[in-house]
Amino acid sequence: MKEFDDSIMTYIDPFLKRYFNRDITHEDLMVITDNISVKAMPKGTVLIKEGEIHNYGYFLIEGLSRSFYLKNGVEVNFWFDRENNPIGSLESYFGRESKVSVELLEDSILLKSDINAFRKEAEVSFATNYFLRSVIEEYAQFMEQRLYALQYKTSKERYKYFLENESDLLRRVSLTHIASYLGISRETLSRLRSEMIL
Amino acid sequence: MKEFDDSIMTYIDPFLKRYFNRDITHEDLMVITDNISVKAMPKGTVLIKEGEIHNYGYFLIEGLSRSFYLKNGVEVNFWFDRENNPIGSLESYFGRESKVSVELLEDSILLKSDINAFRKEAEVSFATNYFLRSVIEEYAQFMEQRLYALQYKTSKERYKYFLENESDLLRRVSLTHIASYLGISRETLSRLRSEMIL
DNA sequence: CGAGGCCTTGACCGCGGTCAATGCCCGTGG
DNA sequence: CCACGGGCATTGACCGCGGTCAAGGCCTCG
Repeated sequence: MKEFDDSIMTYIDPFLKRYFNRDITHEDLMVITDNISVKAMPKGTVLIKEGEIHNYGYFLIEGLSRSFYLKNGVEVNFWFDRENNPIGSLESYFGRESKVSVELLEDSILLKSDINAFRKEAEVSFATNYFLRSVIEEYAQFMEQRLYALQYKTSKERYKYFLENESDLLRRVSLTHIASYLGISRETLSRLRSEMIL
Repeated sequence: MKEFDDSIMTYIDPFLKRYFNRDITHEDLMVITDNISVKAMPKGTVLIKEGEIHNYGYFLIEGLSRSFYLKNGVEVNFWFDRENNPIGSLESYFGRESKVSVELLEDSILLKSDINAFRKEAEVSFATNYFLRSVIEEYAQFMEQRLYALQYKTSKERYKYFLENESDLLRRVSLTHIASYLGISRETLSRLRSEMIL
């Protein structure tokens, strides 16, 4: 666990710049700071449990997380999220039971936000409405990326795509997790890697 | 080609109910009607071409479409859209080159909307901002559904999921297209089907 | 030093892709 | 009205990719 300054304003600036491309009023800023808090959590913390309703969204200031679900008793990794990115499940956003679990893979610092409060506020506040639109637009693009990646059929294609786009994860995540993320077995990934070095 | 009444108001009602869950002002309605027109187009019409910028989104009143892209010279079906659903590419929404082509599989009636105009309007209009958020939220859920479906690894699992969730397409789309959509060869789909009847 | 986590390597085999032949349906033209 | 051709689906033969099971190596930590 790292030391951290728990005042919101220390961290919220990149977050504001990312999702509010306009000047926000003092009232809007109040809504934001009232419904977002800064948390430090250790590696291994489970933020969201599959099947439960969890009305919070997170924004990673520092750290790494993975989303996964159980398929026939085996954990399947859905995706990883790095610092400076939002985490959560789409179902949380809509107030429904989460399809995935989310776990921290490194000691992390995060913004925790009350989604219900923001959705309610978005019914009347232009800025909040705009904020939520920005978040979900970004998420949509993220998912589409992933959708295209999944259409790569051979394991080699998928691993190559991974190397070209997310190779930074190699240094931070076990090959077992990455294999699951790529939809292949640990053994196949291992063979691929030795084959590609030759 | 069917006969159709080309006045917007005849068709726009379900569309409004779906994306504006609040009373809209006369000005907002003007923005909508100014930037949406009704079109009838025959089967085979290509709405969007892969690689091109196309600043329009569509809403199917009646008909069926498919989105696809070329992979190693072969068409891969990304998804199908039915009547009473929006069509387009996410890149069109963001003003970028489309990754997919969209083609009508049946004679169709559609609302054609100018996305640029709506995005510009959304910078100042609450209702339009809210409208775009609704559309993209819906699309996000749609994509997540598809993402989960793609994680079904065996061809049998994928076809079963298809039967349970989209079997209506069986009557309207060729098995060749469906096989491509499921990520399997036409032959494998054929074998699956004969196997499942026994 | 031993135990457990993680990765690698080998042996085996079944799923599903490719290629090719055949059947069926339907629209078009002789 | 029938014959031919094209589009689509089915079926068989073949085989390679990648999954499973099992063994062995390496590193870290108690």
